[in-house]
Amino acid sequence: MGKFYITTTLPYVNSSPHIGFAMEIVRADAMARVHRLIGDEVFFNTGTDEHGQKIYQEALKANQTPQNYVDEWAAKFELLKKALNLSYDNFIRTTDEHHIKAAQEIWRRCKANGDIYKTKYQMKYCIGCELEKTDSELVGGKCPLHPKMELEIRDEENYFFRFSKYQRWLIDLYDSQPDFIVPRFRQEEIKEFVAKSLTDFSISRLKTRMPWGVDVPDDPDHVEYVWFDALTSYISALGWPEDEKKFGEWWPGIQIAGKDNLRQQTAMWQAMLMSAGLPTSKQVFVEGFINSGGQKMSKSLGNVIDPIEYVEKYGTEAVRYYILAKFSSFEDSDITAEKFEEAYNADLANGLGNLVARVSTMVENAGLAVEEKDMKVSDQVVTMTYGWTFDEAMTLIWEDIKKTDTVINEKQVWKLTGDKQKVALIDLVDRLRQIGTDLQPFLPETAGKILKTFAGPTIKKSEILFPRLK
RNA sequence: GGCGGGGUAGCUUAGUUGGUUAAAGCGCUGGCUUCAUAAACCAGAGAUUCGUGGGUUCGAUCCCCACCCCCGCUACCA
Repeated sequence: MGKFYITTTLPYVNSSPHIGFAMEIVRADAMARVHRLIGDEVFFNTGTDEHGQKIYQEALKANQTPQNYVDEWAAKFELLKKALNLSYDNFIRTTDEHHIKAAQEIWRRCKANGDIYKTKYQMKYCIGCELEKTDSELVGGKCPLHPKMELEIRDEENYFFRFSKYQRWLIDLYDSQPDFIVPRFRQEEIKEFVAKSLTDFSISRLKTRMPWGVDVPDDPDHVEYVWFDALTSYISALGWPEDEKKFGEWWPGIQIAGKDNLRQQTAMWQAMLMSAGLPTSKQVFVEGFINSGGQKMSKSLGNVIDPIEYVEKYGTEAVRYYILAKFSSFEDSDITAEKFEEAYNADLANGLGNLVARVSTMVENAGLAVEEKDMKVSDQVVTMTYGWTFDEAMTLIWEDIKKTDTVINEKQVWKLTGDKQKVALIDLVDRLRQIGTDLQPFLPETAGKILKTFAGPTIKKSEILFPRLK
């Protein structure tokens, strides 16, 4: 019985929640629920990342103040809680007063440690786009959108973080904690990146150019660059820096992030923590991307999967099921409506749903009263979840479902009478109770219905849990 | 270009300290059955044999070399 802190990354609120974030947060939710189930005290955090240039520009475009703009978006993200039946305890917004103070405090501490300095920063600026361009964005040294224009070189005074100083410490971190990053190959990837060489990164923006951010302490001309600010949310969510007691009880915690976030979460953020004299994260789980029909989702291809739409069409539990059972833990995954419906019919309607109806009907027909009994979540399911292999945990549960169907057929339970019938039915009810118990972290609503149906002593035919799709 | 991940039945994947007939689920076909959501259960077909071409070996999906394809990162948009 310990304390367990888990946080998702905070999605940037310039577009609707996408299926990738739905995967991240449903997995975090399942992990949090497993810990609660075995008696841990859990703090599960999520929220929204709301500063930065893109949001500032979008807000201007929409003729809104940035604050209004992000308020609307944050509300949309909070709708996920109900849509996906999430059990997070805290929703932090990087525009929260408390968070802003924390983002300034970590800056002060890094600076006090000598890791923040001001220097000229040269950037390439496209006059056509009115935007800074990074080298990786350029094609043949030109802006791909304005290939005839020359890029302007602009100088700007920026604050930089002495990332390079932490190369050795980071490598030590990876070496001393072999399971710091899951899966292992991501740890090797980042280790190689860090070992190659680290360049200090800019952590501020000139306010005149981009005012939508956290003020840099003691320098009103600059705001913190959004990464520096957003990463701090993982600890400001715990009341840091004021509430040292709470922070000390929960941190270090576990993080979950997409593979595009590898560097930020497992190197930059860890270096920031080191600089501020704080413990590094306990573990970071890095997941893959989601494609649709073998291709990257894109508006132009028209293959974007909207998690909210899927919830409206198929239900919360079905979406959670697909995410947890069918998405690969560590590699990229794929989803299409066809695959989704196939899995729904095969596993939820014909498998779980049918079995629940089948057994509950038999018990009702037999008029059998069953003793109440609490089951314990199976160790294997917990182990699989701890290793982030939710798909394998689900496979274990579905093996029980299949096994139960096989047993019913082999014993022809519906034909039995008397004691034989009674023994067989009690066995089936226990199996369903176990399945319901094991499903709690993953399909909480369905699990609740199953446990209620088979609670005893009287058992009635269950409602249809997952109507078959045509 | 560099680094990393992947390329195994229609689909999703498992699998290697190299070894007889390459595994599972879904889908498909047939059978059986009726307690159940026309579901379940049983059986079967299905990989020109594991991206391509070489090599090492008595023997390679698994080792080596070269190449092809897909994806991500390549640092200050997030």
